[in-house]
Amino acid sequence: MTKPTTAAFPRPLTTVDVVILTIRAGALQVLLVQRPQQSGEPFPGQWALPGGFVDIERDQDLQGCALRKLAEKTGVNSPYLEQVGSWGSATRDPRGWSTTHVYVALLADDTLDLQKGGNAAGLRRAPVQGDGVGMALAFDHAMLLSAALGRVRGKTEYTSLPAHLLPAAFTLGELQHVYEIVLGRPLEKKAFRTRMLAADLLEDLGAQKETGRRPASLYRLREQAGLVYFTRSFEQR
Amino acid sequence: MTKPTTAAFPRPLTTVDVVILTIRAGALQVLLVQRPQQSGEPFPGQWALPGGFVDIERDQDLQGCALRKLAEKTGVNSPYLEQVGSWGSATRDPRGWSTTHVYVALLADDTLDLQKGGNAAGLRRAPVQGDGVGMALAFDHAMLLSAALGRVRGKTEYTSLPAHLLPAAFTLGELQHVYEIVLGRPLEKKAFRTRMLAADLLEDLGAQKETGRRPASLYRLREQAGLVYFTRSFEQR
DNA sequence: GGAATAGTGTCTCTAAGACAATATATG
DNA sequence: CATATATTGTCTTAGAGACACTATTCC
Repeated sequence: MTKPTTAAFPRPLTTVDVVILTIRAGALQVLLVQRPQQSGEPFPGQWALPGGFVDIERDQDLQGCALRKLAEKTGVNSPYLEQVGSWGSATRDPRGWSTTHVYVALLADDTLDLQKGGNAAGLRRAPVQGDGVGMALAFDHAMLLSAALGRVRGKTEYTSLPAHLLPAAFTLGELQHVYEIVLGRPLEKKAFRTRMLAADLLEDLGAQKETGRRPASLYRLREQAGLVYFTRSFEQR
Repeated sequence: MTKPTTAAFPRPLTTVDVVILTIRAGALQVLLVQRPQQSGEPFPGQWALPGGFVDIERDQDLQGCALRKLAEKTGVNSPYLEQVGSWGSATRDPRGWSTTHVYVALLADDTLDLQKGGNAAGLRRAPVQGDGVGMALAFDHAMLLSAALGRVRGKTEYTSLPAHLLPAAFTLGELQHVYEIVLGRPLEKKAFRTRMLAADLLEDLGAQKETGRRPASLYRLREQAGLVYFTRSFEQR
């Protein structure tokens, strides 16, 4: 048996898909794109995660490819971006054996500019319901979305991840609200505030948010703050 | 601008690499393979993670490809196997733009059969030292290994993951020892035992391990036991 | 003052850390 | 008995849960 060479192996299709999450109207929302209508295309007209083929002329690496696709759709250049994983099989794309590399991006909804990338037509946000968006998606994108949501919810139990869904300045109440939206359950106010303030994660802006009721202190994430890991999860109830 | 088609995009190379970990001689060890000596091959004769091209004729999916490569090298068919992530760039393989899907497998060292897959020559275990194996590896495999070790150590802080490095029957002392090897620091005996016994993870075999001193109770993992997640991390010191 | 939201006080509870004490084996 | 390892007891501590209470704004 001779050693396999590069040429001996037919190459799978290689794509990147991005799960772009924001908070809007009190719900977690995913950005979706409509598949082209041409009859040659798979899943014509169906909604799908933004993504597509890796372009080896333009993309230096997979993360760069994900950033490019994100910027094309949203105009955002430096979001929180994390790889969820990769999926590949003979059957997930009718065009042949294909792999996809799935990233999840968390953005403040107000930084999102759907016009920036050209055609805002064929772009929409859909509210997350349970494990998905309550509608069929092209390819195996419902499963990819479910995996991304699982990752985000899992990390929300013990990291500062959801902070990236908020604009630069926010109150502790808003931060707790985002956690509750992601987790789908209420959290204890006192424990939440104690945890966040003890975490060396937030910077007090010294300003107040005027809301018509008692104003709340505004915070922002510390400069270097990547993800902060807490040593305990929130209690499972 | 016309819509890109399948054919318009040159396809990256697609590979799978597997970080196969066992405990041996009181240390965490990684299985390595030697690259072929032919001058046409990249990194001839260097040590690397086991892996290679996805074979779209034989592999139904990426996980199946990882399982195949694992079985070829070790004879093991049902290990603990988890995807670590994927890496892809223009430069990581001199043969061109390539992606790899990295899996980590945890095995009991005594289930590993290096003869099973044919040539045991060019196969070795190397003890983990810090973030790697203290020697150069082919491609970007040192970085891939480091990422896999990070994943395993991270999960060891709050899951039952290291149990999969032990044979079917083991004592609590052995389990704690494995945790300590993976984490590289001692753990409190009482807290460790309380946590493990409260986790509904272990089944008391009712048998004792005879060691020359006081015998210890033997346990095994419960049937359905996948990973158990603890709600607190071990303390960082 | 009433309503609403921000923020604090305080008691309980759980599980980890520390470490001493006891138990069971061998020689 | 001495030694070694297994297993338990118990006190302390950190941080979460529960929830009542105070503070500040607008009307």
